[in-house]
Amino acid sequence: MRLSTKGRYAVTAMLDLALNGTQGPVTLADISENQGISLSYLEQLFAALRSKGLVRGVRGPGGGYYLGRDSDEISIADIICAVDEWVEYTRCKRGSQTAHEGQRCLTHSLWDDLSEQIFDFLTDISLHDLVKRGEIREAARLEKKAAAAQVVGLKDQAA
Amino acid sequence: MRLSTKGRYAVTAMLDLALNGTQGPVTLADISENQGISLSYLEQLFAALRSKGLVRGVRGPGGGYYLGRDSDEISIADIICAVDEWVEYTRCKRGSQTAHEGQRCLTHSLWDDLSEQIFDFLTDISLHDLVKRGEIREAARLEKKAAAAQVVGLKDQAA
DNA sequence: GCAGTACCCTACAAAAACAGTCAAGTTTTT
DNA sequence: AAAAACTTGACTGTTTTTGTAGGGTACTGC
Repeated sequence: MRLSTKGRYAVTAMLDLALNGTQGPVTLADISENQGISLSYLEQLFAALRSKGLVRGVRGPGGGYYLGRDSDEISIADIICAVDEWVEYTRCKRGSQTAHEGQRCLTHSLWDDLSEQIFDFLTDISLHDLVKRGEIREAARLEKKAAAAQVVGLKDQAA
Repeated sequence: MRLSTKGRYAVTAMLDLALNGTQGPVTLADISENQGISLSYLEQLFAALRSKGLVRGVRGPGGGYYLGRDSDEISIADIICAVDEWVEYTRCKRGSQTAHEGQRCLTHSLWDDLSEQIFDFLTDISLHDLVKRGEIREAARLEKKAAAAQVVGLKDQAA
């Protein structure tokens, strides 16, 4: 498992798509402006996402990108794996059993366990989950704001 | 949160220290051989770990490194943060409320949520936990092996 | 004093991240 | 039907990060 800015860019871009793609395709130019990512870099990321079937491109005017499948069928791990290449971690060979090799193999397998746990964690979270969670939090925020406004005797003017 | 090979190197090196540091300090040369990391790079990593108090160096012949505190007081997140610089993620300003800025801010906060969850996850796992888990798994493996040997009527000769 | 070790520094090679430019394909408009 | 407008898709170049190499000095046990 690997977690870089590249993966972050890909996830936030996909979030953008999930949020704005309900009414027609979203252009990379829009995402570029929204997210502050260069257009050319987005193109590279979406090439990888497209090859994994996570997005679907539509050419011509009015074109852009759709999600490749429903947002609850796309996990965060899917997205990160698509752009981050996931070099299958170098396994130690069975044969070489020197003290050093054994030690290395042990620490490697301990790390692999950890890595797999993070991966499972991200596999269980879908794009839809993230969006939903954001909506819930936003609703809570607004409610809290309204409540606070009521407490101080205002109507809807709170910062 | 950020998860790179640098962080992995640091964690495996610290695991090495936790496993072998019970009887005297461990030299970087040993870790270099064990883990297959260059001495030069290890020095850089350990400089960062030392500045955060995660390891303690002992000079002179017979010297090396100890863990800075008990292995159950050192979390994986501690180690990764020490070497990976953790650039505090660029927050969006409150003032600018254009449509684009708003959109960016929303996706950023969604990512931040996720990132924080991973961070919490790694904060809850200590070096000691990882080592212990490895021991348990190793014990289970040996037991299984012994059981399998018994089934096929052997004593302790199974591969 | 000598040898082994941490500790500090600069330079450097390779790879990955990131950005600029252009060609190719689609659809709308004339 | 042809041109124009738009957007993907691929290629090339620049900057940043990784990781290595090799020097040196300070400290410490023998």
